[in-house]
Amino acid sequence: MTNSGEITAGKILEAARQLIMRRGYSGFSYADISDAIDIRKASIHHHFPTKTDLAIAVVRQHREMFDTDLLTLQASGADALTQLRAYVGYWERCIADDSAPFCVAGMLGAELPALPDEVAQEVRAYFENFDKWLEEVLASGAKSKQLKLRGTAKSEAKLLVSLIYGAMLAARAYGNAELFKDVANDAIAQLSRP
Amino acid sequence: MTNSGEITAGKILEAARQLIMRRGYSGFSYADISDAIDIRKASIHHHFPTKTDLAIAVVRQHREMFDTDLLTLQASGADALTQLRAYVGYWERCIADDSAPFCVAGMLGAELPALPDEVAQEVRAYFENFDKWLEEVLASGAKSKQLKLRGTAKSEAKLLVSLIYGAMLAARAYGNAELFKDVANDAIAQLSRP
DNA sequence: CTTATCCTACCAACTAGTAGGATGGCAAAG
DNA sequence: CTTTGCCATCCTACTAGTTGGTAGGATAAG
Repeated sequence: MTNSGEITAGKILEAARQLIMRRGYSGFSYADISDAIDIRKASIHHHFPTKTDLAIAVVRQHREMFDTDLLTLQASGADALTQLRAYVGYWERCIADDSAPFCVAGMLGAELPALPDEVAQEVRAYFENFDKWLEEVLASGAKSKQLKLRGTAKSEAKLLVSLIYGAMLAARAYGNAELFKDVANDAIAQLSRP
Repeated sequence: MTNSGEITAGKILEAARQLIMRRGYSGFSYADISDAIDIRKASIHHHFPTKTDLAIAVVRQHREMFDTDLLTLQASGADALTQLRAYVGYWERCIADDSAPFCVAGMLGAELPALPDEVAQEVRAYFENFDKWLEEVLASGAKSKQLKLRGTAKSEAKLLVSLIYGAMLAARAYGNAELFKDVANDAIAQLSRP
């Protein structure tokens, strides 16, 4: 082995993640990754035989990162508001410094009808996972009276998912990173009791 | 002329709009349009020399439709709530019957960093136009005390844009057309006085 | 005659993916 | 310790198909 495959696979995943966030699934090619990191196209196919495999790996990695960060915080017993702020704060920073201007699952979600079935399935799984966490956090916050919900935890979760992903889209469309921060914080402020 | 160019150009625009809504700018090709309507690829280039030209025309047409429908309703003196409901109701129906499952500008907005500059500019113009209308409607509703805003008309407009486009994305990601209806109506209900 | 429309027949560049060979680490056999 | 063979990694070179776009001709309406 001239180099650890783990490292190379990681670099490929990171490059693919950046490309999907910015250009979408049909907007990037193996040649783009080849240009971004120092590797030949055929070597990418060695690690991820097809584009479908690569996209699935990117989404799965993103979900695992979410799980280790936020499901862990949840398990540690942090209160609902802290958890919500941790999640939103993450995206605020990523969008502000342009290190991750869009959730990879959100981008693929928009492209859903154009994706290979297996990728689409993985994207839906990401949203289910996110939705489940959000619902639990909202329900626990409502139970402890830290949060006031207008509807059920289920409906409020759907509303927040829409708002968060919509704010990402709007921030991009208006070329204004502040927009995400303003909208998301507004939504959280409204959930927390006065 | 074997056929009226106006009609052909219209059919091309409609096919392109459908394709962009479902697959995005980089997800469709001239061949897709050629398959959708009965025309050769080269003939599409006669009406829209480049893909950039075609995308610009699609967005511009969509904005013009918006203007004739909603700026006209506004000019006719309809109250704020009626205008908001007309806008949201339009998308509710389009998403429910799958005739327009996503706003073409929203899809392109997500892809913005991957678009040719001229197309990106047109997309931004669409959002500016939409934003301006929404802000005016909200301000007029607040003035007449028909609507209660939590912040300024400006900030509330940004929040609503996020919510609406996010709800489109979420409806697609969850494969649930009802979601858009629920989220959007919730938002409007909250704006209208009790 | 001019012009708009639409066509067949191209093109160079790019797409995802394959074939097969070079390198080199590592482990078992001697 | 050394040799042998294996296998992961990465490469060059290639493929068949698709991409956006062009050249130039046929048809027909004004």
